[in-house]
Amino acid sequence: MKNSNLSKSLLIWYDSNKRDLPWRSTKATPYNVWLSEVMLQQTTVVTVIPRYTSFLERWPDVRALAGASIDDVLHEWQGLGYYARARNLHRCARVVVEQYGGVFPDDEAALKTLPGIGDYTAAAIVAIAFGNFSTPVDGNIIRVISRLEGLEQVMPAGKGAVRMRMAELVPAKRPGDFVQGLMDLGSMVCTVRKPDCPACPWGSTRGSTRGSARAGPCRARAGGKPQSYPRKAAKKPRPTRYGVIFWLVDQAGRVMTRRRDETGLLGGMMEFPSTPWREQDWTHEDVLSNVPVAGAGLDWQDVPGTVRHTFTHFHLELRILKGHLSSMPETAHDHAIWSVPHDFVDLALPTVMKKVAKLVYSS
DNA sequence: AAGTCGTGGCC
DNA sequence: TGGCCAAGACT
Repeated sequence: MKNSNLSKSLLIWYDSNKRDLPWRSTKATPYNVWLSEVMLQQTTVVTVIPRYTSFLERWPDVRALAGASIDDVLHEWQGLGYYARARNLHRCARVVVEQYGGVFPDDEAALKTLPGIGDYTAAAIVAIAFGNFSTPVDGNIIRVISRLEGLEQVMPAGKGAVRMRMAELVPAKRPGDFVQGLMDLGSMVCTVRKPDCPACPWGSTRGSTRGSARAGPCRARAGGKPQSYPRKAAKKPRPTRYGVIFWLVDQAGRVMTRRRDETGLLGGMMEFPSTPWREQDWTHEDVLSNVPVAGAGLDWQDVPGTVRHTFTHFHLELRILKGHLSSMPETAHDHAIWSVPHDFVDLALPTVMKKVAKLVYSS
């Protein structure tokens, strides 16, 4: 099948199966497309939709976002994960306002210099928001194109081959719709586990003579095992790390929290003080040398149960020790922020820390 | 260039 | 239930 026919079939399929996503059609401004694409990085559409809507309501344009505090942005982002996205989003908004007069550049290379905008997102903005030719390659497109061509390259390392094929397929006319159609196809039809090949616009075509079926253009389908594409490398096993949380309550009933370092895991988010998280489990003695307040004379009590949480590259098991301060704490330990539980909603708490609070209050 | 970086849903 | 995966970026 000719490239132009592949593109046309896909666009026809897109038009008749289009989902009404809140960042599509008339709402596909550069700001909206950028925001949605960053939120959609490694995150499902179902998860993003409500978060996108409330985010946009709070900060309707790039100037509003640039004027926000990083604390408010992280708070709005809580639970979405990959918190560097929120920090970069905020930085990017400020750069666009300060260096581009509040107008997103339509140039792919310029977009890629902005914080949090990489190969995929820059290309997606060019095609979807500006309607210009580009060749974005995301997980869906890797899967669809790998299957279409039966690519044997290990992905995502071999995504260059996908991008080259995309350059032949993306039409000059509706590049944004084509690209979104490809991603819709990947998430609705050409899925990871059970591809619905009969529903594919690139399915086998009817032969004109006697209605016999001819082979379609998809190599993976012709091979009988479309699920075996894309080829992927074996993954490393995830180790388990251990930590002990100090649930410290002062005489006013406030609980000690603190802000994590700006970079790294859960960067900038709030936490309940903890020992480091390490692969070796903690002895009671080791734990006590990490108590977050000076003058240890505290009576620590075990909170029954364990918090289990899995990050991208390790499992985490947290035990919790509860202690009550008999006198008011000395000044500014670790820049502690003391909050009554009622006010936890004001903190940018990552999900693992919400699990900690939940276990404490259920015991 | 391989590791780091969240979370929830799926089977 | 534990591994896999999702509109990836950054170091």
